[in-house]
Amino acid sequence: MVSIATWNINSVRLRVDQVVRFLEQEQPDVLCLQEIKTEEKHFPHEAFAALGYTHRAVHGQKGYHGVATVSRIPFREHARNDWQANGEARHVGVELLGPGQGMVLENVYIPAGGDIPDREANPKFGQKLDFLERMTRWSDKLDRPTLLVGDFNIAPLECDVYDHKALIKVVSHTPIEIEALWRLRDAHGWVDLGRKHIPAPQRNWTWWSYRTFWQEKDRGRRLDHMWASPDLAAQSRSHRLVEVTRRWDQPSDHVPLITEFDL
DNA sequence: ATGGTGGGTAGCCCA
Repeated sequence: MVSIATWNINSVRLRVDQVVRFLEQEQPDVLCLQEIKTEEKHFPHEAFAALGYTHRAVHGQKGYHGVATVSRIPFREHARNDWQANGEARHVGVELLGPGQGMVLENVYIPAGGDIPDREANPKFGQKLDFLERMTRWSDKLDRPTLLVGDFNIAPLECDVYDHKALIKVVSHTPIEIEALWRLRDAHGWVDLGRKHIPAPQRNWTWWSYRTFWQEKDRGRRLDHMWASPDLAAQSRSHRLVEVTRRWDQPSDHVPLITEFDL
C-alpha cells in the first residue's frame, strides 16, 4: 500500500511542529503541502529528514503561496507549472520511483480568486478562471496514471458547503467556478476520490474560516481535493480526513486528506 | 449587519 496525504498548512515554518505530529501519527508515504509561505532556503528540511522524508521538492516563494512535496519514497521532479504566467509558486509535479512506481503526483494550489465573483470588477477572479482553463488544456494531454491533489479553492457540490443557498454568490461556490472545475474534470476523466469514498451528501469538509470557527457553528467547506486518473482511482482503497488538526492550538484553517492505494 | 481572524512582510497584501 502507498499512502498519499495533502494539507494546506498556511505557513510551514510556523506549524512545523504540527506537521511533525501529523507525520508521526499518520505515517503517510508522501505529503503534499500548500501555502508553505516561504522560499526553499528557509524550508524546515531537517524536521522532515529526521522522520525519513528524505525526498523533497520545494517550490516556494517569499511570504505567499508556495507548495512542497515530501516523501519517504524516491521520486523525480518533472515540472513547476506557472498557470498564471505571473511567477507565483502554485504547482510542483513529481513521479514516484520504487513503491508506486510510475505514479505521477501533481501538487497544486489554485488561486482563491478574491472576494467579488466578477472578472471585470475583480481581476483575481479572472485569474482563477484562467488558471483552471490552462489546467484543463494541460490535463487534456496527460497520458500516465496521475494523482492531482491540493487546495482547489472550490467547493463544487451543494453538500460541499454548510449552506448552498447562502454561498452560491460567494467565491469558492459560484456556478461559473464550478463549471470551470467540471471542464477540468472532464478533460481527463478525473475521479473525485473524496466523493468515491465519502459519497454525497455525507459531510467531508476540509476548511473552516478563521473568522467564524470560534462561533462553533460548523460552517465548513470542501476546498481540498484528491483527484485520480480513472485507472489509478480503481486502485484507491481508503480515503479520510484528519479533522482533529483543526482543533489543535494555532491550527491551519485546512485539514489533511489521506488516500491509500493498492500499489 | 459589510464585521470577523490569521500569516508574512514591512509600514499592507493575501487568504
